[in-house]
Formats: sequence, C-alpha cells, structure tokens
Amino acid sequence: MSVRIAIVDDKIFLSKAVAEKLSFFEDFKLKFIAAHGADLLTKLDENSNIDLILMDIEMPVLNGIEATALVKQKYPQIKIIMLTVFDNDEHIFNAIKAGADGYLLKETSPDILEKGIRETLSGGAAMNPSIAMRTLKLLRNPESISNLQEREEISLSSREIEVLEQLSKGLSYTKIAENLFLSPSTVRKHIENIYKKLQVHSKIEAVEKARQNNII
Amino acid sequence: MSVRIAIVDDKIFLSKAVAEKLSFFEDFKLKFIAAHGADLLTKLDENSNIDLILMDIEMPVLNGIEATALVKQKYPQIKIIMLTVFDNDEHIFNAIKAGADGYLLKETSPDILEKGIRETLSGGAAMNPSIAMRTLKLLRNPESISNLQEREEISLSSREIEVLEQLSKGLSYTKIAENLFLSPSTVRKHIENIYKKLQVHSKIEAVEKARQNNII
DNA sequence: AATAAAATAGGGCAAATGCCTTATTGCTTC
DNA sequence: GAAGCAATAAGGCATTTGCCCTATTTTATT
Repeated sequence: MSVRIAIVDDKIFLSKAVAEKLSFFEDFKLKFIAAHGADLLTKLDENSNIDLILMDIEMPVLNGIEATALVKQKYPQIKIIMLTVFDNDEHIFNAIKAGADGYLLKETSPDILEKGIRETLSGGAAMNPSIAMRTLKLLRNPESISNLQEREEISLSSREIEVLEQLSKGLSYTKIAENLFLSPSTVRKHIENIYKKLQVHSKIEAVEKARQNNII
Repeated sequence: MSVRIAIVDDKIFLSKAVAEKLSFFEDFKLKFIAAHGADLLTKLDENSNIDLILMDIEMPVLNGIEATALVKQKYPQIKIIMLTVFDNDEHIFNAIKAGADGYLLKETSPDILEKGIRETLSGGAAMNPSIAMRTLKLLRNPESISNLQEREEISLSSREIEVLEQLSKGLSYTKIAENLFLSPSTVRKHIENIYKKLQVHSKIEAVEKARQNNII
C-alpha cells in the first residue's frame, strides 16, 4: 500500500530537496507540490486523496499554521507534519494548536523523515528531540504559553542555562559548584551574568523570568 | 568520552534486559542498578558521578515519579529517561512535571534507546512517537491536565498563601512587610511556618513546591 | 595570527536570608 | 473556660547572596 504525500512550500528548491528525500522510499508517492496554503486548499478541493502533508510555515498568501487549521477542519484524516527551518516556541505551539501531527526540521535526514512519516501514519507524532524538549517545557509551564508573543531575544549560553536549572531547584552556590564541578566563584560569576542578561536581581526573579520565557 | 548510566527497576530480569541493550554500545558504562527510588538516592549520595538514569515508574518504597523529582532537585544536571511498560496520560504528565527528560517504552530497540540517550545528553528529549502524540494532545487541551493532578494535603493559611505569592515575585522580607502592612519579623515568622509545612529550606524551594502543588 | 567571547577563579563587603528563641493577642472549638 | 491555633512582633547569629573588583584560560570567529 503506497503513501500519498503532498509538499507545501514556496521555496521551490527546498521542496525539491524534500521530494528528493522522499524518492528513496518507493512506496512514498509525491502527489503534488503546492506553493502556499491557498494553493494547497485549491488542490485538495480537486482531489483530497492524500494521506500526509509536509508543510512549511513561513509562506505567502496563507501560512502553514493557518493552512493546517483549515485542512484539519475540512479533512481531519489527513496527517500533517510541519517541516521548517524555524523552531521557536511560538511556531511550535501554534502548529500544535492548529492540529499538526508532527514537527521536524528541514535539515532532517531522509531516514528520520521516513520514520517520522510512518510513525505519524500509525497514530504517533513525529518530533525532533529539541522540539520535543520544548513541548515538555511548555507542558511544565503552562503560563509561559501566554507570553509567547511579545518576546524579546534573551540569549543565555548553555552553561548559564545549566546553572539556571540548578538555581531553579533551590540549590546554593556551593551545591551548584559541586554538581557542575566548578569553583563557587565561577558559579557566582555565571549567576551575575545571568542577572545582567535577564535584568533581574535575585534568584527567584531569574527563575521566574526564565520560566516565562520557556528557558527552563 | 564515556556515558555513565544507572538503571532503576525492581524487576531484575527487566533491568538485565535493559543492561543487555546498553552493552551494544561500548561508550555506555552501566555504573549500577538500583532496585527502587530509595536505593537510587542512597547510591547517588555515595557517588553522584552519573550522566543519565533509566527509570522505571512502578516500584516499591519510592516510585519513579517521586524519585525523579527528588533526584532532579538534588542533582539537576543528571538526565532522566523514564523507561516503562505503561503509557497512560497520568504517568506521562506526572513524569514530565517531575522533570523527566524523556519517556520511552520498555520494548524499545537497542538502537532507539541509544539514540534517545545521546539526544537527551545533548539537550533534547527522547520520546516514543505515541507518547509524543499524547503530550501534543495534553498541550492542545490544557483542561484535561487538571484531571490528572494528584495532590497531597498541604494546608497553608490564607495569610501564608498571600506571603507565598509575594515571595514568588522575588520580593524581600521588608518589601513583603510593606506590601502587607506587617512588621518584617512577622513576615519572617510566616515564612518559617511555610517552610515547615512544605518541608523546604529556601524561598525558591517553597515556590517550586507550591507550584508543583498548584498552591500558587 | 589576532580579536572577541565565554568560561574559569578569587577577594571583599553590605544586605538578605534561614533558623533559633521568646512573647502577646484574638479567634475557635470542644 | 481551657486549650489550641493563627497572626502578630522582636532579638540574635551564622550563612548565603548580590554586587563590585581583577585576572587567567579556553574557545570560537574572523
């Protein structure tokens, strides 16, 4: 039994690259490529015999999130995997809300893409591990969801995030130093830098702000 | 660089099976097997040089969810993947809340387990596709989550909750006293009582615990 | 090779915190 | 009306925190 697939992407060379990956698997039949959401809906109106859609997010006319919601409303049996270069929380959450069945990054290997498609068709969800982690954090912190829009760029280094995670559990400087094999002075310095970046002045404020921004 | 792993499971033949899967990968070093959560904590107190724990859920003495929360509180740098035969929503959600970094099923192949471990160590989340789908559904339906919460009886007075709310914003004793028209001494006493009731020893721990129990 | 950024480490100091003790007042509840 | 509890308040003290300084090593980036 073959799998009928559609690709939706306005960047032609990117959809070509995805089509190329699909071509490795002979039961995957690429039925059509749509240039944007509106184009997809038109094509589905003509023929909705599609099992799964690989959907870009950033597109003109009708973006991938809106298109997903509309397709799911009209053809709930069609599975949709978001396939995008962006992995920010707002996109992820909105795609999930719209009803997407998976969320993969464009650089995904043919192998992973294939597994994701098959798992999605059998009722699972395809997810990149880093995206899975973001969904976990969103689940842990439902409040952070309301803050997904007006979000400034806060960039903490991975070491700083590590320290912040320990902070959030209520550990002291010295305990954190022990856990991370650092000197307490270093931990203090990291925390000072974290405070500056987050513009806060205490542990709790830092943790609060980090939660609001889905950093921890 | 090798990966130091611990297994926690009361069924010996099941932990043996997992150990067997790990043995295919020469950089995976199985440091120890614990029979239950309490056993794990004892062993970690002796030596916390562990990168990742594969944790069962249903165990005597201290179950996998409680153990996860305790380990994450004391050693936040240790990654934890739940490895279980059950995949019901309550378990999944509680494990995520407790801080688990991944959730795989016991029948997982050595290959998937290996990938999950490596992805978790590099900051992602390891998730079985069917479990990923459940997390998506939980995210889409925040109301469903409230039915899953099991909470113990923690009774704070309304005054204590008021103080706790101010605490959670990162305010100092003196600021809280000003806001509530109390003497700083009184605020301190309230906070002492809150700590006793929640069995914690710092502001952040109190806020963390209160959040876990939906008090604030 | 040169420069910048991140990570590491240490010292000093005022303020805040966590924990102890004691004490008074008002409100329930049996 | 006695007992218990919640709320109020104060003093003491060791530890932790927040913030300032400097300085070396490691790791990109160009």
